[in-house]
Amino acid sequence: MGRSPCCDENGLKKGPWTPEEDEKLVHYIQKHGHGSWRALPKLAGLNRCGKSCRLRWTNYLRPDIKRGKFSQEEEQTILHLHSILGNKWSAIASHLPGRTDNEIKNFWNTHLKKKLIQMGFDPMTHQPRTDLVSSLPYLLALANMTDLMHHPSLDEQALKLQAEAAQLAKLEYLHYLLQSTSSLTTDSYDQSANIANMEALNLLTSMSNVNENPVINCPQMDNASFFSNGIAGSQPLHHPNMLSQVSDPQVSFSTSQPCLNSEKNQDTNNNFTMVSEGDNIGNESSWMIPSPAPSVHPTVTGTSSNSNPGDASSRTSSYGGGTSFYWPELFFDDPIIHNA
DNA sequence: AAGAGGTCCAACCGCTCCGCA
DNA sequence: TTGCGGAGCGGTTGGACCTCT
Repeated sequence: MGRSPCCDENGLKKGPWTPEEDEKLVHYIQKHGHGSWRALPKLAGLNRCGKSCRLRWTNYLRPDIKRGKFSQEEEQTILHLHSILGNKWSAIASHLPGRTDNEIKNFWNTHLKKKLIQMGFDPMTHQPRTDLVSSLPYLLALANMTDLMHHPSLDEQALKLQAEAAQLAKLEYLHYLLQSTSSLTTDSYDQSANIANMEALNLLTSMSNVNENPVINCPQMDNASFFSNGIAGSQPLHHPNMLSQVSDPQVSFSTSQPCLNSEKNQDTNNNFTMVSEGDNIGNESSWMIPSPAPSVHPTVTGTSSNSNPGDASSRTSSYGGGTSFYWPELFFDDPIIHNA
């Protein structure tokens, strides 16, 4: 594009706005409306380009702008909308009254993006990260936390959290292994896929042996349902390649342990319902099931309800055909999806 | 107390989109 | 249909402020 920037003209001021400039701009717009942004600066007596005036107004001076920290609810909305819309900041902002696209973008870049990365999720796809080169150190650090579990000075709660973090790391690695084999065609399915599958199975075995995972150890989830079509909330673990190519008699899943935090039900229409009963659902430290939130999920159908939006302990969701996903922060009615 | 490094956010830049002639 | 200009969007920057050592 050969067009010269609008602010290149000599003499036009750039940089931070002074209170006097703000006052002039607000006064003019309140009296006349902004009309043509290009013409506005001259009419308002400002030595700025129209673009600069528009930005100042829309991002800072507009009377309906909500300032201050983002609420938990707003944060969830942003995460949710970003998983659907991506970096469409203006579209996201249109669903958050009083917030500007610039503000949301900044909040994303400084807080939410880092938060997702720290939790092992790709901030762009909202799925567990598979670029192990970059995430492996983090995963190993998490996994190594289990070494600390024998330290007598750490309290029980901390140990529990660490165990969950280690388990999360293992599950993420498992997801990576399964994804790596799923990309292979039938023709190219070879020894490397088998190796990955065996590694995945070893990982599964180790996880089931230590009875750490409330999902794997859930009594409602026997082998048949675990590997059946439409396992709600555990899609990364359901993998046709692995299951068809390898049947390891060593792999078994305990059914003797109580299902600590979740229940999985299936109705006659093959719809699944996940009832979360843990106190910590919605708290980032409780992500016991690292299943991916879909980057785009237009095929999601069914209903979702939240009897008490502020109370994470009563969230219920139901989707059809086993295409459901489990994304604890984001289990609420989605007008965007349904209206799309 | 001071300096280094990190964080936050307003503002800028370059590009695309869209309406109009 | 095409070219132009205005408006808007998303990425990036720079400086003020904060935190840590």
